[in-house]
Amino acid sequence: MGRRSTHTPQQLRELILDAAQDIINVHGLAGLSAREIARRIGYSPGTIYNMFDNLDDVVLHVEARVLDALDKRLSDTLQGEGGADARVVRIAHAYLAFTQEKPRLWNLLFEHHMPAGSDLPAWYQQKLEGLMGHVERALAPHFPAGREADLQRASRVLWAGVHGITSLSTADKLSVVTTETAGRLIDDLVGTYLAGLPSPT
Amino acid sequence: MGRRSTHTPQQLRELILDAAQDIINVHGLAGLSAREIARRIGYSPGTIYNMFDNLDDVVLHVEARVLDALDKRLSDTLQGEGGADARVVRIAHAYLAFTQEKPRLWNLLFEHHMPAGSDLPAWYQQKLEGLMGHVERALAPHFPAGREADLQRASRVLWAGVHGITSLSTADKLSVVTTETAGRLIDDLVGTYLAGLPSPT
DNA sequence: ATGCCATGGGACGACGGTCGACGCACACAC
DNA sequence: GTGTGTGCGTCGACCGTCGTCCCATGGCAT
Repeated sequence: MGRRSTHTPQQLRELILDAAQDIINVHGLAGLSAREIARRIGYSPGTIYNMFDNLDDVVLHVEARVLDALDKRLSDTLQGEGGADARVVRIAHAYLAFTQEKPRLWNLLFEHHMPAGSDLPAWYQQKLEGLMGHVERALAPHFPAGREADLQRASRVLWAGVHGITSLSTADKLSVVTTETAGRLIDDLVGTYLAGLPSPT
Repeated sequence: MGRRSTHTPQQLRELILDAAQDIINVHGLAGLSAREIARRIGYSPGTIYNMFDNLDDVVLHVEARVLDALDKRLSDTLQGEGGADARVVRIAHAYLAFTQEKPRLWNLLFEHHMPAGSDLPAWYQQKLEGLMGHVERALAPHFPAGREADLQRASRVLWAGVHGITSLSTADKLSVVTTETAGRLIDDLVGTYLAGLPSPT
């Protein structure tokens, strides 16, 4: 089997990631297989292992795309007007909207674990910190200079809180939580938490 | 292959669940297979399908055990003394402690999805509501009679918030969150949220 | 024309789930 | 107590699928 050269390696990598992302978006991580990717792009399973270490590696790169999409989504919401609190609420709702539009892709970020012994790559952690940065910037007006530690903590608490609500909601494990009320729970969380923050003066 | 009669069907079911729980506790859901269970209990894979519909069914029953263990854990923490707020904090920390002691079993509750088309059984939802009930009872002093809807919402928000913190923390996806600081984030969440609640008068 | 090496077809072991055949343990007759 | 029949719990071979890896192949640079 000689070189085909109908696609450059770079094109091939993107073909594989496109196919993998589409499969996960429709059928979830469980529906992903090297063979299904190969079928869709008209190559054999072996080719995938030429371009990636293994399926986990493919999944990790799909996760990178999802993180980028989520980052773009949050960035876009920050363009609008409104006070500091309104921006926090907007970010939270943008996160919720993303999880509802692409539930399987978003779920991927949490249902996929690294094989034992290997940590998340550094670039992955950096993307996470970039996302957190949006929250920190929106929350900054609540904290005077010199309280960066408090700002960081509050950002993580709100981020994790919103994540918890959407997570349990999409898994249908909050009992009685419908799509509509997930938004209200987020409003409650953000509103009450911000109200409980020590005054910024 | 005749009847062995060394175990009653009930014993056999528990043998299977014991083995499955142990495998998941050590190797995670991905390490679970019908054959591995069979190897451990000295039966053939076919026997497992005699006692359970399929592997998902086995997993669901392991989840039931985990939910029961979590419920017992939370119940125990409510025996102690302390004001209303202290009890809320204690529940939250009990939840965190459980997730840290049995991270894979706890993760099981969220990484295992029902096969498409089938919902969670009613008894599962009831166990979830039982857990939520602990939070509601601890939070009740903050809400006057007649505000049950607000109480329910606040309970779900706090529950989901704590869940989000532990979830991102054990997945190592909060960046910079160590075991120690997960507890502090929970303290911050509960403290600030309770402070932001309208006064109960 | 030559030879290098990227390539992908196919082999391998293990998986979930099914099912027919087997043979033990018990009920019953005596 | 002994013998016998049989129901049903159990096994393990089977099917289609999986992730991964190897190496014969044959296009491309020289």
